[in-house]
Amino acid sequence: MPQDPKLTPDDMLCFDVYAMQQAFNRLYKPLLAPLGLTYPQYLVMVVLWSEDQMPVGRIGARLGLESSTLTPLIKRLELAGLVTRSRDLQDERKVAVTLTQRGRAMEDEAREIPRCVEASTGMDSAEIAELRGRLARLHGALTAAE
Amino acid sequence: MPQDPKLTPDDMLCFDVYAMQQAFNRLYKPLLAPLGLTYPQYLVMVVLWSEDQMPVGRIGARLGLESSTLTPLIKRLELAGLVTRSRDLQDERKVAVTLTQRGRAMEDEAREIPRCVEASTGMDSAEIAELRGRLARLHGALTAAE
DNA sequence: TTCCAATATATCGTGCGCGATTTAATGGTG
DNA sequence: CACCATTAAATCGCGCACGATATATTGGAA
Repeated sequence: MPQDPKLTPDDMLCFDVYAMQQAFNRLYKPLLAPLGLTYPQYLVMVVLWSEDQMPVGRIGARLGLESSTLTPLIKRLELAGLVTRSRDLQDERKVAVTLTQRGRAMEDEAREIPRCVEASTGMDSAEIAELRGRLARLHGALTAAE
Repeated sequence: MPQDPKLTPDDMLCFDVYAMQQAFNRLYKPLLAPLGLTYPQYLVMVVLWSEDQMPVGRIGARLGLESSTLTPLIKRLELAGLVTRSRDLQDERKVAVTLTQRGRAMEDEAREIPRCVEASTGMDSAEIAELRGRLARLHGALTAAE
């Protein structure tokens, strides 16, 4: 007797993650709209708020993104007046990304977002920590599997 | 005493999900490459393998995707010879997507993928079920929050 | 010093993914 | 029957995301 009682996306862990990503995007969209940011742009801003002045490659390492993704994204942030890009004087290959005054000021405007997102999860801190632990373990296993 | 010990992406549940989605994509890529499918294309095929002959809108409902995403994707599947598209005779607005012989045959070629993915998670069925339960609860809360 | 492999970004092409709009068919209602 | 709101796909524009490639700088090794 084989298995295969007709697999559907709803039976797949990867689809849970896929759908969850969609859900988070929908949740963040109205929260970020007043700032004029997309979710990936917000992630870059979070990185820069935690540590200003960072080369493109280091941002990419934190977010798991390639320069082919980040370069145009950061150029859009530059066009929006949130960051400036400048060649590193020590190593001219690197491009340092720096917050503008407006970029720094936006941290304040975004201060309520994490609380708002956490409230939408309907989970308390302990539950969230528990879930994050499991996700971290899974992420480790998946990346170890290449 | 305020908080804000400098938030980073690594402190955010949404980033765990974001990174996990990246990880699953990397995991699936080599598994799907022999079939010539992308991950979203694979999801559509899984839906059709579970129930052949389905209008575009119903596929979208299962996967949470708009026609603006599905129409071009399904056209690529058609170009690859895996599905055919035909107007519903009862309701000419609907486009029925049907597996070709080659599309049906691909189900066999893909049979080992779920097992392979499950093995890469490094979790047993109970752990996976536990995690999926938490994700389902979170997904419910997030979508309820609009 | 000259050459060269390694490194850091940038560029290009393809494929998602969505919001807004368009087109066409449907099923009532007046 | 004529009108019209609703529904189903398709189209368009924009922004991510990645692999492959190009360009330029760097730091050695011959």
